[in-house]
Amino acid sequence: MTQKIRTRFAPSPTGFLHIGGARTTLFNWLFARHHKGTFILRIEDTDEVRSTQDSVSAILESIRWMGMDWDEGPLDNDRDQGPYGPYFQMKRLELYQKYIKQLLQEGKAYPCYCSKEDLEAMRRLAQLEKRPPRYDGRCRNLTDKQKRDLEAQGKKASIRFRMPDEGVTVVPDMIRGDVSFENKLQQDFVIQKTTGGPTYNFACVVDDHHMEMSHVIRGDEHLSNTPSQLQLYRALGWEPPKFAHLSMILGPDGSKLSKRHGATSVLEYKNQGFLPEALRNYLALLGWSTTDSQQLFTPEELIARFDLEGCQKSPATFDPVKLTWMNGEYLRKLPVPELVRRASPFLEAAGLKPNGGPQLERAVALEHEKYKLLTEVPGLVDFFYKPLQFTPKAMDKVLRAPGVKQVLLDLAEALKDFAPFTDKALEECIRKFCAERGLKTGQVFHPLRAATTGRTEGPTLFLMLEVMGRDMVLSRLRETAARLN
RNA sequence: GGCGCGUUCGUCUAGCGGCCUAGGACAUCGCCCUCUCAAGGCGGAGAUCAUGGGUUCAAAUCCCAUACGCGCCA
Repeated sequence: MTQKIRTRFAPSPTGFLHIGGARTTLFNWLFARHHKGTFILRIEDTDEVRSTQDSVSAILESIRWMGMDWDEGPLDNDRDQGPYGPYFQMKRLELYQKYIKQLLQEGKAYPCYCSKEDLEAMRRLAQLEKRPPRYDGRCRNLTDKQKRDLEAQGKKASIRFRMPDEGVTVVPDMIRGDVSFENKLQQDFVIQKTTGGPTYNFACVVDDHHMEMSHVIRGDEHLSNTPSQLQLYRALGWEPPKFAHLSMILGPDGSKLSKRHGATSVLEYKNQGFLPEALRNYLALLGWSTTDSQQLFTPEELIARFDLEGCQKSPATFDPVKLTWMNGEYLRKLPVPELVRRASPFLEAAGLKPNGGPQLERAVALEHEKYKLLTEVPGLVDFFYKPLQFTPKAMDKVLRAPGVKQVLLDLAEALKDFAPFTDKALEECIRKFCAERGLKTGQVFHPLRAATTGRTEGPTLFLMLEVMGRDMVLSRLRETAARLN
């Protein structure tokens, strides 16, 4: 393949970037990067009613957050330039009109004056007669006079493409192989709406050709549209790109993943504390795999190993549990300062500031192997920064046990002047403390943890004490003992 | 309704005619480690390869039907 690789993601800005769109973007991006090609972003905003600027912004933000970049396409709503003209379809209307005109002149397309009501009636009749409900081609052969009369009546025309009556259209798909469609079962589809705007299928073809796409990688739901598009390429005398239709992403109930399955927007995952690299890694494995079933990939590995070969034909169910596991893997690999940086929006949201307490990095590091989500970070370190609060288990099961109060007071006494106040030394000291009193370590360790953190679960005890520092340890031991009356 | 696509452990998947008494990962269970919770290590359970027919000495792998699921068009 000596051809220059050019792929694209072409979202309609009618909402946020969802998981399915993110996966499509990722595959296009990976494919382009793998083959040292060009990745393009194009905004298909021909649905004037539902398209919004906010959606455009959200989509761009989502793609950027996931760590993907585009070589051509809009930088935001206003900065939209590139070697192929604007990347918003509504700014390319003239181009579409040019080819509509051409197809009209060549008789490959024709105006259709049928109203919504006409089409609705047609559909119902067909259904009654158990025929496939499709356009019957009644405007195919109108004479010029008929057209003039209809227009004189104020009828607005849409433009339809004349599909061949016979033969088959074969879609050569890089994932599924050749897929054939009978032309006579396809209908004369609309390429220009009565409003004058292009339809999806038409604008898509014109742009993919003009932007010199080499590969169109998109969701399976577009496979059925492809024969129509292929006929358009043919009618316009253009060489079509190569197609690859990705299997869909399903919700747990087996239907196409959608809002009712819970979080579907990429930005929601960001807010839930997922790392973009983890989401990317997980999404890559939804419909793609290597022969060795490798699970974790560095960004470089992903680009190096990704190709259409490993793409799956069957749909995949989105599994948040596995995504969460993977996120934990990535979190654990992050150097602590970086972890703190990534967690800082969540720490701030929880109102945690290191005033007085230990350094944030030291505190966060204690629980490094425990985080699965960035949102869990504040909850696991906040005992350092908030007034003591006891869980019922810590209070009732551990602290209220007989003799605990005295143990705490004795500990405070033993640690009052103990130095150095460090992990190893503290462990040695407290083990000796146990031995001297004939106490089992558990009888001391557990109350000590509960009294200083308010919890029965937490970081490794002695390092935690070191990080907490003598002052806070002593004051908490005394405070807790005092509460045990 | 028509057309299209799909079907391997609960989930993501490996597999492209003999290496499969079907491999890996998540989840799950047990054990070890251990100051708790995790992480980690080890091990277990879990798939009549949707069903039924062929083809072949040999099929998860090739062919044909059927079923189910999903998508597109309306």
